[in-house]
Amino acid sequence: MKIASWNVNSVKVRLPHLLAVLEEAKPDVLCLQETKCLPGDFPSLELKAAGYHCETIGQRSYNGVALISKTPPSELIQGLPGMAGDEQARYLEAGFGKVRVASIYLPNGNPLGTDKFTYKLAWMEQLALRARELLRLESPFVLAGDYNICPADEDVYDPVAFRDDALCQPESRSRFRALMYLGLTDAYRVFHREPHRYTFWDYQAGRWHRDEGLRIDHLLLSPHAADRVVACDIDKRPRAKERASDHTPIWCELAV
DNA sequence: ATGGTAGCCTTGCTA
Repeated sequence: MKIASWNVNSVKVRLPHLLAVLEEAKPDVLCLQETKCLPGDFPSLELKAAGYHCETIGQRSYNGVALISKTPPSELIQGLPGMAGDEQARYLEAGFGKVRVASIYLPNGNPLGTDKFTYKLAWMEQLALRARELLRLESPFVLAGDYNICPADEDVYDPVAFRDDALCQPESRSRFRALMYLGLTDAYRVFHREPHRYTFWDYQAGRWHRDEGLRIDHLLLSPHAADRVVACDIDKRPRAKERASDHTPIWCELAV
């Protein structure tokens, strides 16, 4: 079972690239973030023609997440449990066979010292609570998405330049570690130990061409999922295209 | 060198 995650930065603009990724990578489940699209405007018909089912929550201009899958999901959860009154579309979770998958668009949190950063930390606390609930089921799950967290300095092209960025703050990183310490596994680091491997390159200042990026998109595996992971990698090809998203897909293969 | 680029329905905000 192949599970992938991709922040598309507008699903409407990225539809041709999205269809190409489905055709070439053939994921069983693809988690999307920053769809920037109301559910009624989501290109479900085009994806259905490509053989995929869609679940999505979204809003105009900002946020929005989706689960694109070969088979329809079960037990869909819309919105992060515990974040009552949160109007931002950032969490979608469902079951696909024996594996539960969440598409996560964690708040960016910039700039520091504002309610945006407080919101990010509060959101991470609730995500950890949700992970604890899921762990009690003792079955495989994958928390996939744009975490807006560089776990370590080796995940940043210029750690000094990002010292005051919400993606690299000690408070952000400690909450990410708290999530990991529940027993989750960073799928990418099971197979790749080398530093400076990225999933995001800013549109500005030629960051892509200089390979100056950030590793902020992660696939976190439950223990039962980690037992079955046989491969994980970042697919840089979509980022190299014309009119690309600033993120590129990350995927893993579970032997289930 | 406090800009630069991309997307949205906005003339600024978010990333």
